[in-house]
Amino acid sequence: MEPNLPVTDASGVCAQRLSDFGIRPTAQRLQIATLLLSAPQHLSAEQILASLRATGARVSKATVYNTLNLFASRGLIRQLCVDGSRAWFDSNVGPHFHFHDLDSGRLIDVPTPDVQFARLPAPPPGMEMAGIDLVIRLRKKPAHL
Amino acid sequence: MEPNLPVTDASGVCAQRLSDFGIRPTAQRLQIATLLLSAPQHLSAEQILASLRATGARVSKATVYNTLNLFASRGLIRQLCVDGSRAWFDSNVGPHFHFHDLDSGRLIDVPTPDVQFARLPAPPPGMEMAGIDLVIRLRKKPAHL
DNA sequence: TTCCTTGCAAAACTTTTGCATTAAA
DNA sequence: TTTAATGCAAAAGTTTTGCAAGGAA
Repeated sequence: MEPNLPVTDASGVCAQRLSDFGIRPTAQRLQIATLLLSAPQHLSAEQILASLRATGARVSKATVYNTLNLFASRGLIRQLCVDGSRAWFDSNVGPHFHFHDLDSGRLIDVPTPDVQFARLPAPPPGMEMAGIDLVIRLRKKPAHL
Repeated sequence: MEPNLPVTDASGVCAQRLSDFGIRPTAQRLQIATLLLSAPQHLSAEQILASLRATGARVSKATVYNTLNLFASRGLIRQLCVDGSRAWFDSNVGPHFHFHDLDSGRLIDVPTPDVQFARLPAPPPGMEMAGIDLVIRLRKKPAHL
């Protein structure tokens, strides 16, 4: 037995996850998946590229974008649109919502049970709901008088 | 009295609206405001530029962007982020939500009373809610069996 | 071999900015 | 006349694409 393995064998788990989603587990894809899927988080393409290169990995910008698009199209990750400036990639694909801190730009997950809808509009005829994106914008509370 | 005025004097109303918001009503700003505020609608910067030029107006791309940003910062219009590709400018600044047709890209307003929250998460300590953006994605309902 | 993936550079797109010119008060 | 707004072109930032080279099956 290998004594010094991390508690969760990230690359093994990720390789399996990629295969499950019909994605061939190449070196770059594994690196990106391992980074992104290690915890529930929101990362931009540039952040991922920078992180990987900081560890000495050899990855190109094009591959990062292609891979993220591939992952998102297969449902392995979710692409978010919170501010117009760039896309965020969310490793949490389960249903949930977001706080968006307008000061720092930070995203915080809001678990599904924390939001309950007492009423939702019926979709127009011939259409159906494909999903609900809820973003609650936050600002610093002003110091009180 | 002028017999052939339109029912609503768009440019007069818009000039007043701009002044009310502390915006100097120049020719280009009036044209953009008249176009955008003529009805509740969602337009992109390029659409506005194209519309204005189609009517023979002399406007530059930079001015369109500068003007839209100015309007949005003063609360005259609202900037939306629904898909990552571009910003949409909403002439409806009152509280409301949106349907987003994934097939056509079209946006449809959802009036506030059509959505009721039975529960919302408390903002993190020291923060307060600055707004709620709700986007309901729509797809064509599959033809039934 | 054959197909898929990668890297690089260039291109495409949206948006912003610098600066000379023009218009507004 | 003084200040602010405009137009143009260039720049900036993000994302996509074309294509040659590399790797897996």
